[in-house]
Amino acid sequence: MPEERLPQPDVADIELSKLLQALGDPVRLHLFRVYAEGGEYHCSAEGLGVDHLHKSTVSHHMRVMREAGLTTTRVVGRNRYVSLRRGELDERFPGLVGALLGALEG
Amino acid sequence: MPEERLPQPDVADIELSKLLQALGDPVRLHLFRVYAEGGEYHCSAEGLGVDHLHKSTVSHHMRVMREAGLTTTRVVGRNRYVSLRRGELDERFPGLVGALLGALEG
DNA sequence: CCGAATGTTGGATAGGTGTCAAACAGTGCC
DNA sequence: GGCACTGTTTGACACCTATCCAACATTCGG
Repeated sequence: MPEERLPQPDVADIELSKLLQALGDPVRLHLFRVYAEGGEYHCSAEGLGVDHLHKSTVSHHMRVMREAGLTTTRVVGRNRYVSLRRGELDERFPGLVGALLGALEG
Repeated sequence: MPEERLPQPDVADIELSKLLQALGDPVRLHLFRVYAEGGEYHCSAEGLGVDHLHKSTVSHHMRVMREAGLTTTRVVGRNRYVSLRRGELDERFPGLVGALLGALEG
């Protein structure tokens, strides 16, 4: 069976205002930084720094990020592996992700 | 009398999540692009592209942008001249404004 | 002084949002 | 089959927000 992914917008359909709105929340901005370190994270992974939030709240935030085009979600069994669409974002908005990460580190 | 400005956060106090939230609205993202062309604009200036909105709505958007740290507002008589805090933003978040503008032009 | 112009403020309203809780669905394990 | 685990969905709730309108404050020009 082919690898299954949750629905996500095509790169060309990503709207900048929706992307920025998705990042305009402290929790999602934090997740963005974590995802940017590379690799995949399932929703209950430790080190995400969202332990204080209800699992349904985390699920909500991940959906917002995915629908904004920031992340992609691979479904494996009962886990969903989330990762940043770094390559596609860099292609569509050159330098943006890098500048955002730099701003987060500052 | 010294030049008067509306209250605005100090550069060091600008929060990235608030800045992104301010830009996460189509109207304000449009204003951001216009302001980035340089110069000052008073609220009823033509060419702002917000003619379809009520003046109080425009006033609201400008306040959000100012309080997020994006813009500065100089008060002259009954006019308020708004401009992007480009230099300070570049100092605090290097490359971010440029990447955003590039993303808007793409 | 009076009227026109520029914005701001407050109310009203409809819709969006972040959060939790409970119920549900699918999956893996014994 | 039955239970635990992972995550989604729905509802509820409080809060925020984008918009318009009306009223107001301030300022400029006769």
